[in-house]
Amino acid sequence: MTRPKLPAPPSASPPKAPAPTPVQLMDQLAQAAALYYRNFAAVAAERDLTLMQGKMLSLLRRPMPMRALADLLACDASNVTGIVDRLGARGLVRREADPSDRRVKMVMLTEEGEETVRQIRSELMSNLTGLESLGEEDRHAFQRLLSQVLPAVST
Amino acid sequence: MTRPKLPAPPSASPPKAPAPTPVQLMDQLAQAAALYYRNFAAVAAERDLTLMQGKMLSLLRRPMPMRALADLLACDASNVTGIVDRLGARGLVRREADPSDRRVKMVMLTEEGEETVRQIRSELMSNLTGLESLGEEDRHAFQRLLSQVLPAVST
DNA sequence: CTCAATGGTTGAGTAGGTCAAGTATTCTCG
DNA sequence: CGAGAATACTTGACCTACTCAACCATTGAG
Repeated sequence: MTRPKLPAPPSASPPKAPAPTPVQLMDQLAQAAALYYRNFAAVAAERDLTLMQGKMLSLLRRPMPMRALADLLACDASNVTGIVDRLGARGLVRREADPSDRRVKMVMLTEEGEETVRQIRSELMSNLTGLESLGEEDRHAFQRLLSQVLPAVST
Repeated sequence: MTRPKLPAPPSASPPKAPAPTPVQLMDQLAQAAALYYRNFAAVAAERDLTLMQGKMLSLLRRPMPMRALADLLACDASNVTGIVDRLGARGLVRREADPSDRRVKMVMLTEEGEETVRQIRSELMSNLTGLESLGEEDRHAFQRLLSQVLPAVST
């Protein structure tokens, strides 16, 4: 932790270790993303759900056409058919015809599905203790940095 | 952007929008992770590689036993066999016996594999323009926040 | 030297993924 | 209106990824 004798950086009030390069940050981002999904998959697995099944449940905050799910999951529509089938067979979601366009099938959570999503989200949150420990300043900064580096898509 | 009449937050020099809640941050994190992998998968797909194949190539900075790959990818060893088989069939990696322990097979990139990894990494980087745009301060902050929220595993 | 532990592969079974083809419905426009 | 394009979804074929149990080869411990 001793102060290195580097040429003073342009900004920075308290001199710190050299700033990570963008490439290093990319690698850290890769690790963070991997870690996030590993955690998510583990939480889903406790309920005998795969990663994709968990993801889909989490997306279903409101009823949604199959097509919309395919777009959100960035996969083929035929893929969604299978996943919804399996979730449906377990009573976590159901399909309902859209009266205004009979081509469309709306997918929605059942009661049990809602409950499962609640459980998953709360367990996810409880595994991300690092998030709780951030102060207001840090939460602001994190939000800003994330949306600057990985501009979120509208949900 | 007008100043809201909230009770002044404890810290903060310039008053801003209300800080995101930990739960909101979790959702944003989910989106960021999804976006990162969507990008990664797209870059890999351009070279006819799956996400996992791309990941594995990227991990092979140095020769590594199958076992180590399984640990890094957090999957079953038998899984690695298949992936390495397919990458091997395309000439991107090869297996070599470890002389010091003949049970072990070291997996390593071929020349073509090295080149592919270089290409993937550089294209990934060029898609993450947001990273390049961060100043020293922000890079520091991002690194700190990421490792606080998602403590990285040693590579 | 025997036996347990370790590294890797194989085979069976499921899920996720794409693509092409097919059905049903809606939209467009002459 | 009515024919044809476009859209939503499903199905079937085919591959990758993933897990589990069983298996072989080698190593390590007693």
